[in-house]
Amino acid sequence: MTDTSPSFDPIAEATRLWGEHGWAESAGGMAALTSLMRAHQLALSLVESVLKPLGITFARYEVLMLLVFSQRGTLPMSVIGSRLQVHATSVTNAVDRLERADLVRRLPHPSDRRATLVEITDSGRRLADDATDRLNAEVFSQPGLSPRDARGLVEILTRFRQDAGDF
Amino acid sequence: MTDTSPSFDPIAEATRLWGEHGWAESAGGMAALTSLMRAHQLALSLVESVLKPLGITFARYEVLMLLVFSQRGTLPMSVIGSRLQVHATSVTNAVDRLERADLVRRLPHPSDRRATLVEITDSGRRLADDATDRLNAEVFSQPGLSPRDARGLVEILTRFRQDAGDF
DNA sequence: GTCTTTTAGTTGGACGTCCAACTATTTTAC
DNA sequence: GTAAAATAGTTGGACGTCCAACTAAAAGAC
Repeated sequence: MTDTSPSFDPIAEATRLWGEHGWAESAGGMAALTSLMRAHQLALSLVESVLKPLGITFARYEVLMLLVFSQRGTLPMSVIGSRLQVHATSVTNAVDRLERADLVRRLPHPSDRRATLVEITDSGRRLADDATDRLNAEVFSQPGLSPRDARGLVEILTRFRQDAGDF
Repeated sequence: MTDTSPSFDPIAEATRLWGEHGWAESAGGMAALTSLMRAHQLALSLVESVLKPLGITFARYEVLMLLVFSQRGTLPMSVIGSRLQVHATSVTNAVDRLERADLVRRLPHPSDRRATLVEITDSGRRLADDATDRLNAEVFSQPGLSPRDARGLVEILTRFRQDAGDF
């Protein structure tokens, strides 16, 4: 078993180099965005390691949860895409795989013949519940952030997302 | 032109629902990690939109910058992987594409015949400089975060990354 | 000094994301 | 009312990431 992590913080190092090269003004933004990229990788692999035994990915888990929370248990593909802020093709992809695993079903939209409704199945609901229990227990209740940091992160990123037009 | 963004914050909504379902204890962690995922998408697409005209991606830009900052302009593939915290296959992939574009070159390692050195070319250096100028001007100097938020984000994520063993 | 284990890199395949292009509807404009 | 524009989904392709399996070489164990 080898330690593949560097012995120093690459982001702190990059910030230092940015300063040395006369880019001090953008060093903070560089560090912020780069931190985001790294942290995302870590967070994703944490979450995926919990979901993997259940045979789904985080992308598909998000689709399932959207359906679970949707009362009727159905949503048009387009709504799923706009809620998750991903392209229609990503929704097609996720729904294809969920449907193959019998976790959702495609239904024709009753009033708009262009649209497709996605309906969660009973086993889809069971799997979503199971996944949520595990995620809560193994990841979300101890995300590697103090409650204070978790709150601070959400606040900062909410402003960031709002500024970027995410909602 | 259509507005594809939801009119409410899906993360605030998810937090509310987590509370309603008796998962209040993990709601903060869920919101923090989910925010990270969303913000990452936004940050990445910002950066990639600047790099796209130059014909590279952020992953390849990171490899180039590592080489630019490495004095000799050469690094073993394995070092690139451990600095960027990506798998060897991702390095192979990035270096393949950079090499095809004549931005780097593969050289045999002088003392370890298993290893491969990656060397940046002159045009690789020029492109990296150009990319950095543009990123600094168009993204990093105005990342959609106040300087205070940028600083706070880096601090929080540094603790998060450290906790996860990122460095 | 062998024999075993670890390391470096590659290939092939799975998956998610995006974009471009396309079909089929629906909505808007006039 | 009909022509033009917008919308819903799909397919095919590019790209980055990971994993499993593999070859070659170096390092460790005895």
